[in-house]
Amino acid sequence: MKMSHLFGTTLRQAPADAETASHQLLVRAGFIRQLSAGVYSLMPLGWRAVDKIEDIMRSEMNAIGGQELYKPVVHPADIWKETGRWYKFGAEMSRFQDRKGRDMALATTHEEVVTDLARREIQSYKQFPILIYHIQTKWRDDPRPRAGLIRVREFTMKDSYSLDADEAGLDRQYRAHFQAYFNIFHRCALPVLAVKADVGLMGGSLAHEYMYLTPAGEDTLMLCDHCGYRANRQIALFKKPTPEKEEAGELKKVATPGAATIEDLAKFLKIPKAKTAKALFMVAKFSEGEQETHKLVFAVVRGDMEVNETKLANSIKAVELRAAHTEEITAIGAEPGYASPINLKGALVVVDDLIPVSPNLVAGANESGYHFVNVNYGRDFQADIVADLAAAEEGYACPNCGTPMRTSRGVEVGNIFKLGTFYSKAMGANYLDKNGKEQPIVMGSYGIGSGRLLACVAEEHRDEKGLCWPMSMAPFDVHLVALRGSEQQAEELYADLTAAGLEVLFDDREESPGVKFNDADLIGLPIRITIGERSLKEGGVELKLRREEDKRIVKLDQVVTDVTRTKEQLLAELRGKVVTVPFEE
RNA sequence: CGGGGUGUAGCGCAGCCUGGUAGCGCACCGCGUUUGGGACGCGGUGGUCGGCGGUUCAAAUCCGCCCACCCCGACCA
Repeated sequence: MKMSHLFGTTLRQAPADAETASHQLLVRAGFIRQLSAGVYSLMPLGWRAVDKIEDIMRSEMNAIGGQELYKPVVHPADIWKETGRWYKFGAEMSRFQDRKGRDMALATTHEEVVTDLARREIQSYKQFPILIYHIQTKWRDDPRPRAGLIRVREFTMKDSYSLDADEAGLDRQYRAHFQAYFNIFHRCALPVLAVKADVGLMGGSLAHEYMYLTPAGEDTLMLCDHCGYRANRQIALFKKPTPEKEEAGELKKVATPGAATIEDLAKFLKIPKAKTAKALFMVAKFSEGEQETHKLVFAVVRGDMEVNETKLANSIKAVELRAAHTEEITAIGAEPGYASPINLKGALVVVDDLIPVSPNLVAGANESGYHFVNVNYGRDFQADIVADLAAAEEGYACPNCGTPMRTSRGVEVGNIFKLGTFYSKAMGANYLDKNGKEQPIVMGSYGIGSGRLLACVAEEHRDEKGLCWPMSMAPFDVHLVALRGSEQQAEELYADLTAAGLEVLFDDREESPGVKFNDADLIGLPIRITIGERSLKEGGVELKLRREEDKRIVKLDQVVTDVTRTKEQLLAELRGKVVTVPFEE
């Protein structure tokens, strides 16, 4: 490709609204352009890089038995109604009607379509295992897209789906993906960590997320350096402290004027926050087929801890949670700031499992300015559900070994998910087993976003001058910089390199050397060849790797062989990064 | 959805307070000089000042409504 005609120019300054490094560089280098919030065009450079990523995905998917196909992006509502997700998804799913008035949706994901295909195509256990995948567009109307390609509304995803006769078959395919995903990321030179993740409400039994650790990420991970425990904070466990045993004291109402927060309350009564109970009112949405119900939820954790909303939602199987309005709280006779589980009517009471073993807590009295002291679970109040609700925090004890955990920010670049039989049961996707008996297909789903992966690699591989692509996914292999006085030789070299099967970005523009070198650094192709009067005088061209400062002179008739060899070396180096990662439940 | 911010040429910005011919840098076009790390001179092209309405002799500037985008939070199978 001649740079004089490359569509998409480099910018000296990044747009003011780009904050993340990968976002700024991808825009400046001409890889992406924004159309709307969370909606981007991939320019030729960006598209070529994504194309390389997708080829890596294909090769790893094919290696574990994957069959590529293509599924639609517009779905009839019917299949989504069958699984109930038509009702469970909120505004994130964009819906419309076709000309006949039929409900349609833009694909947020493809489980329903796969299950529909499976029920049509699968009859016998003899057909298993099946692994199908596609690389397709998803639309999720995210309320807050951000950070360039890291969190967008329209994106391309490689999603694969496994179909098996039983749990053992699913487990084999799940483990195959577990390693194949590491292979993909390793080949893209992206360091990732697999962490256990929320399985949500779809009846899954196990899920892992592949996290790229970066401050630009928006997920928080809990990590134990001692035993290796790692989990998304949404579901992270921790070893809870054991409260000292005490005789239950007498339940008493005390005046606590102005102590509407745990902070003030602890100060006012001169007690540690751990001796108080914290109350949180949420409104939960439940979805049962077309039926949608809302319930006020009263969640209680110890005063020194925070409620983890994912844990809370999972404990009551709610599809959505939001903070309750003051009127909703007072409507059931509770008093915000002084709320109490005692004598509470009309709310679903959920308490953290630390509460029943914590004696003599201070809790609200449902009366402004008053609290109860010596509140004891069982004697003074009951819960509808007791569950782990407390959010893990930096420094909390690891659930396995008790070592204080640390937190880190990360971006989820992929996930794998044991779906089980939720979809097959809901949609009647069955097969006949050896005994001629009908059984639901056991499914798994596995996804990697290609644009997000591109952004993460950009985030990881860059310096103050620009991007620094790994050989495996660089949009071109070679950046050929032609300086004045070498036009003829440069054209010939460009033709030779291209004929040898190398992908060359040829800077044939009439620009000063400084501009060309800076653009080459910004775009970040792994191999740079400079040809000019000086290099010709020295006997050929100058070859330099983007990541190194060193340059060397290569004779003109050796360039094609040398570049080919260098490319092979760089690719081999990346293959060397592919290592087997032990599977952990 | 709540809080904060920004919309003026492709990109970065000034002008707005105090209403009176729309400006600067980069980029782009032409000519000339220059040429191994973001050159220089001269001459140019390009703007419904986010939109609609109002006030006014006169609105980028004042007022109202709306829209878009960014950041923080809520949210994220």
